[in-house]
Amino acid sequence: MINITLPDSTIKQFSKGVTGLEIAKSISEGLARNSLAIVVNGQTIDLLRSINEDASIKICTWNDPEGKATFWHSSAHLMAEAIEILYPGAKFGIGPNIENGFYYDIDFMDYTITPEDFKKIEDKFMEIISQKQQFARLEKTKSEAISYFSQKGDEYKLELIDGLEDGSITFYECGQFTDLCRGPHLPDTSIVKAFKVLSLAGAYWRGDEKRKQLTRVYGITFPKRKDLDEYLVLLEEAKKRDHRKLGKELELFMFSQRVGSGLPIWLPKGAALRERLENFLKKAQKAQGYDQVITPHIGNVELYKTSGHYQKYGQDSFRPITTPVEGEEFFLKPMNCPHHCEIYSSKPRSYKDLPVRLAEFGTVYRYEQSGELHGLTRVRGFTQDDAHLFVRPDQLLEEFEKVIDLVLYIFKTLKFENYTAQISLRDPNNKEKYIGSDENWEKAENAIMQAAKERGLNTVVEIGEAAFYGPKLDFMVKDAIGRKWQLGTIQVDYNLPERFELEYTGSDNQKHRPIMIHRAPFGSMERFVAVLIEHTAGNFPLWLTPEQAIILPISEKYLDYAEKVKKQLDLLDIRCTIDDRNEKAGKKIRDAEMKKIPFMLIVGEKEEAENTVSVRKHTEGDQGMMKIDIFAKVINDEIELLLSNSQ
RNA sequence: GCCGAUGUAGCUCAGUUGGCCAGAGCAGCUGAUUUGUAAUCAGCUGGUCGGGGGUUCGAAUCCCUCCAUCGGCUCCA
Repeated sequence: MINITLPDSTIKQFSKGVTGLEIAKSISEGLARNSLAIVVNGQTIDLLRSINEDASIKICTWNDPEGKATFWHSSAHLMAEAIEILYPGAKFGIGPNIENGFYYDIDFMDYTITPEDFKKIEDKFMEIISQKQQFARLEKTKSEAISYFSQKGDEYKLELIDGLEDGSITFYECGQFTDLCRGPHLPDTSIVKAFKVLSLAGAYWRGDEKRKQLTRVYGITFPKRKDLDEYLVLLEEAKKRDHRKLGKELELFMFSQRVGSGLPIWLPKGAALRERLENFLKKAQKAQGYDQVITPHIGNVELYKTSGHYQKYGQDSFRPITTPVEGEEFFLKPMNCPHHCEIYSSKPRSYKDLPVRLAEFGTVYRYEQSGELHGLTRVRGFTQDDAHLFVRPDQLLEEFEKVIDLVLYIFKTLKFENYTAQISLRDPNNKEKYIGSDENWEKAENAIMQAAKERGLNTVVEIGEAAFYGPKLDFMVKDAIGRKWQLGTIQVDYNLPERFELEYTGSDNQKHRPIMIHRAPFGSMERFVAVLIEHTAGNFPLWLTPEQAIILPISEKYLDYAEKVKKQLDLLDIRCTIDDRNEKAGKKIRDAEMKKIPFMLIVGEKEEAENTVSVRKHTEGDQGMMKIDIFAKVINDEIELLLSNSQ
């Protein structure tokens, strides 16, 4: 007999070799029906595999991440099975589950596949699941595995097998489809009830752009038809929050083919919103002892040779600008750090002067490949809310933690609750991608990890995601459809101070080297505003929104009174406009609702007589009549509350 | 940059297998109306159908090419 510990800590005894499914059945038939996989001592395995020793277990259903993962991973196999039947000879790369669904990378050989084929694949898939096929786990030796896929002629699987240890290779067989796979899988296909092919994309084999591009087929499955329908509705809803759509509708920003792709143009309302964000950050930075600076938009090529950026990115930059007479080369500024280093070294620094904190809303230009551009989140010209802190070693940790606090303050004020703090480290197997000594890298990486720990951040570590000059702490936030974007970033850098030979005089009267912290709490104004639009669906907090109120005169007779109201609100710092069109109130209200203006102030005969406005709140409706100064106070109080809650 | 898709008026979209001067709604303009909490009525303006090239008696529609956008991949100082 073996002891099985359930999640609620109760211990049940089973005979050796019991399966997850049997354990589930012993708890309840319903659980057995809904179970998808089992976690045994931390490892997710098939429900039909036998358990031979004492273990803590968790039966996983659709509501567990492990359950969904197994469900979707199995679905990827089934989709592959359908595709293999429909397109004999297609070769298969990898087919994992992802956050929402799964994909399979497939070499379709001579077939071309288009969205018109989706229905065909879906129908075949449904046919397969209706057959209640079993997933069988087969242990194979390496030579057996190689011989199977050599015979099949699938060089992708052979390459994968090549990287595996003999003795650890398993196949899963389901219907006519056998795949190299470590599992786990569902017991059989009957639990999958709904399937949809979502999209096609090219994807390089093993993520290497020098290798062949396979066709990636994205799909999603659900245990209920209704779940699929709901998911599709959710996707449609999310698309309504797309910042590119809302940016156009709300007249925040635009792009122009003639200006150039990836070069955002901020319209009056967007520019006003951005300016308020900048002022908000400036104020917070001032409180932390930052000094604002301004540097030019181009820099001599020597500057970037000194920093190392030229060697790393020179070929992938916009081409240099040359002076007509001297032939000097200048680059469009792709980052602000070298300029700030020059400011630091412009005069002797004492240990008493440190930290020196130089901040700049610096507009930079980077050549991004055409296919990489994306709305405001990935552009070729953008403004970083940049700053560089030059600190003594004994100040590094405290300063780094203060920057974390600043980022968290901003996130809290703007209600970005679902962020991931990512520690991006250097790939130790790929050191040639980075500059600087091992010792400095180690110091920098340790500083970041310690600071994150001391601030209690819940972090994930990503190897190989560091900048070429130093490791980073990145704050990642998702957009409307779940794509992750890096917003805030904090980086520790020992290398640029060396390359620029930055110094300060210590209390020992010796020269010392400062450490640099690069940081941008928003990341860039463009990307931040994009994510803000998607999070708020364009319903910005009152303190940020371009237009706080709109005055709607009932008819042209009350235009004069509307003007009077506006003047009074102007004096009370309320941003408002008048809808002076010759339209009915209903029409003006509808239009103001669509423009997502928080407050509509309806004025007519009654209001004029009593010197009031009738307040209507966006999406909430009539709030009744109010004296003008009272209305202004309500708004201003609410703004104060929004801004103070997070301090 | 790569794979795939898309591109018709300021916006959202129709436009059948290539065939008369390319359509609608909204927006805009003009006029009427002077309006009370999500669209008042009428008239009018507006497009070398993303650009260029080709096939054809004839192209928004078919082919080539470039550009831009969208979904991914790669990249992201």
